[in-house]
Amino acid sequence: MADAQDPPGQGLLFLTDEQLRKGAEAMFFAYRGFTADPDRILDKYGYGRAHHRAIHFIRRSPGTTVNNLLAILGVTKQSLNRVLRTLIEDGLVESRVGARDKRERNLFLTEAGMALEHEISSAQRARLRAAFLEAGPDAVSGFRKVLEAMMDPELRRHYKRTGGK
Amino acid sequence: MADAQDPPGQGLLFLTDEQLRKGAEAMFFAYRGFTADPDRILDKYGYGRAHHRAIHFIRRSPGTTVNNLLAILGVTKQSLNRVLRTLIEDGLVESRVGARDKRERNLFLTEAGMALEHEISSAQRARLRAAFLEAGPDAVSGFRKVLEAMMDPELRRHYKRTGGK
DNA sequence: TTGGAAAGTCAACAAGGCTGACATAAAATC
DNA sequence: GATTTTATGTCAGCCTTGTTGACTTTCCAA
Repeated sequence: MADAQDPPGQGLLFLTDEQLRKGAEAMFFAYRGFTADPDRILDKYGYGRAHHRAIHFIRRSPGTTVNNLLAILGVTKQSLNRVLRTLIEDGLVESRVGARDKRERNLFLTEAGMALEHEISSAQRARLRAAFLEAGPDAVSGFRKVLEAMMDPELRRHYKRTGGK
Repeated sequence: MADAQDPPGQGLLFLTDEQLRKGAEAMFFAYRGFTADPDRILDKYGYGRAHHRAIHFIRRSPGTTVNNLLAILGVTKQSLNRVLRTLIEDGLVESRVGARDKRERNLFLTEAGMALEHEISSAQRARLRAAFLEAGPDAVSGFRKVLEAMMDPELRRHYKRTGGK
């Protein structure tokens, strides 16, 4: 098959199947590390990754609508609603009827919501910061380039929408 | 708080909270892209990501034991067993009683298992290859450096165990 | 021979996906 | 003004994949 030994390293990109498999494994193991700290914190409060995702994107875009979140998260409204309902009941998220369009709900983090978001994202950022420092500036720029190239075009839009660069 | 505007870009690593958040989002969106193709294929056959993970690591280390897989995957033996059982019943995985230690089971992919593994990993490698080509060789090396630095030390061992570099 | 490790099984449960059906309010369109 | 579309919420039920706990069988090793 196409699997063979690695060719001698060069400037050009010789991408053997083994190198690509290794890249896939890197994504798998790194994602585990990436979510480990948030998962531990969320568990303390009886929440899961789904809550984290909602909280993250509400913080990123305060006043965002439910439909907006659905597009970004790629889940059904029933799934998202279950998560949002508990966050609202627990007083972490506030849902305000839209000013212009009263069918819409604008979502915001409350003080308590901001606090949890901060606790989680601090831990996640600490891990990322350590990894970035260990790998160095050039590596970080490459990291971002590859990840961006790996996204579905539609999600890439959502990624580039904020903060840029 | 520590969140402010981005400082002017330089060679040194000024890691603002916003830059780190952006990095986290990149991981989130990229992982979605990374799993999208395999998920579609698995769905055709009525399998999920859990099956993919098992198949991947059995292919990587033919003859691996259940305990070994448990350590790599980080799930309970009950969870893994459910997945392995269906793969064995469906004839994708073969479980042979250990030669030295007959309590152990050595796991192998059958012909059919190899075929499914190939179909899935081909799609995943194609996505990775395209991303690597788009980002360029230096970016790929940075990508790997950062991901490796992001892993839990224990998982990092499993990552570095094979293929090296 | 007995303790403990490896593996498997059963049962029960939870999170968080999904589909489908239906309700309501408001906006948009005809 | 009547009708249709859109945004949201909700109920019910199903699936996958994770969990814990209890228990059994096998079998290596002290």
